[in-house]
Amino acid sequence: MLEFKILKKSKNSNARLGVLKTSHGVVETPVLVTVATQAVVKTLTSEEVKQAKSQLLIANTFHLHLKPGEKIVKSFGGLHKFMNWDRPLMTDSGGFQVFSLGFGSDHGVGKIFKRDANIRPIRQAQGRPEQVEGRMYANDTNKKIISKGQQPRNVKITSDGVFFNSPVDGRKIFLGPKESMKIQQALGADIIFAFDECTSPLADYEYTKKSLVKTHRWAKICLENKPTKQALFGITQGGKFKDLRIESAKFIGSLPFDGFGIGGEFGGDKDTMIKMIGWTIKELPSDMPRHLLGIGHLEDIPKIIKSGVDTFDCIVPTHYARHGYAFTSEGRLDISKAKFLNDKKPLDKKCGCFVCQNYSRGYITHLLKAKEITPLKLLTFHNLYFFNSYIEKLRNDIKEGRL
RNA sequence: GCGCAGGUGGCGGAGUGGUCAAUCGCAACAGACUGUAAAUCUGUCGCCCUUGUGGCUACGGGGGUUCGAAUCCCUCCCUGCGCA
Repeated sequence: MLEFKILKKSKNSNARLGVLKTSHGVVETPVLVTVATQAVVKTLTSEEVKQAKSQLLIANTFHLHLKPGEKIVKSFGGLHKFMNWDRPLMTDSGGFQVFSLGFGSDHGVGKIFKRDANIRPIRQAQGRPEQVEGRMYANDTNKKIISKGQQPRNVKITSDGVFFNSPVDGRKIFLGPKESMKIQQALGADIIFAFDECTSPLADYEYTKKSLVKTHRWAKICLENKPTKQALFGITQGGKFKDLRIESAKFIGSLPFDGFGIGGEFGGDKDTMIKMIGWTIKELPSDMPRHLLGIGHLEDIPKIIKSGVDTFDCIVPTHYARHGYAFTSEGRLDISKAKFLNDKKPLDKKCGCFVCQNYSRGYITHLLKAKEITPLKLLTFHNLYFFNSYIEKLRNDIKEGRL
């Protein structure tokens, strides 16, 4: 089961230092939850993930349901044993995939709404290039607003859940709150999430409001079907609308969840995002853990911690690693650039990770240009270690009254 | 030495008498990616500028035919293959 203890509350901000106790050990918070969608931190072994100082991972219900299927995972004794990870583990509910395979895919938008986003063609859910029917700028909100009753092209959202075709074999799949609970029970993570609908930045007020009713109803169904041995976090939504954010936080916060996730889109700029998180957190029970879903660029981290977030997951350290980026004390470096070929220095001379102790930028650049797979591992390890060390320092800052 | 094939932008490779600065790919360069596809997407990519339905320069070298040539002819140089 789950126990959350707040060790210290900051006097300078809403930041808090805490400890999350699970049957697989203790997590010091605030913490970045390392993303292991398909029961793996891409390119790393579970041993390496530990060495990179990750305390807690999050895998995904949607992905694991499709491949290999929760029955297989359960037959191995659950996710922990399946992936040889004996530390705490979360699973996401699959709700986000409704958005990312649906409207997110249709309109080429993420949950952060970039004004200067590149033009992106409309693509099909499975990621295969499709005939481009039209192009849009992500800031063409006037042309592409999602209003009440509208459906994404590849996903059917009903009041009970979501129908979609499996990106794996095309078969029709239904996922709703009950199904999500059942799958997450079989997967066996310590902390699981309620099944929600993550609304698009392009959703209008009416759509978002209606969606919220659905998410709230689903939250109750999740609680009714809650697995006994796992902690369940509810998820608040509300889009960019303050009254809906508050309404959602009040409602979800009043339910007997073990913790709370903050989901959805977060506006167009960082200030708005922080504001939106603030609206939500203010309404949540103060002594319960709060998880921010899917946010964590390096520059966001101090802000979200100061907002009172305890745990947050983000693909940035690992995903950017596979695109050739290293996060360092000098900033984000695109190590794939030719200028690094002659660079004998480590990725970050201030970093203590084994990559920085043993390998040069030039070598990693060479490997990237040679399209080898090892540099992706080296960068992933470094980035994780870097992020985890960074947050370790922030925890210390809270402890010593600096944050 | 003879025969055959060929020499186009950093590379590969289209184009065979007329909108040809020249499809396309790679490389390069500049970006994007926030509940993760190592997928992908967006620019730039001969030179110049007042950045535009702008100007200038190119198709191994030289010469020729033609109103017009990367495209046809001659010659030279170079590369590959085959034969001596």
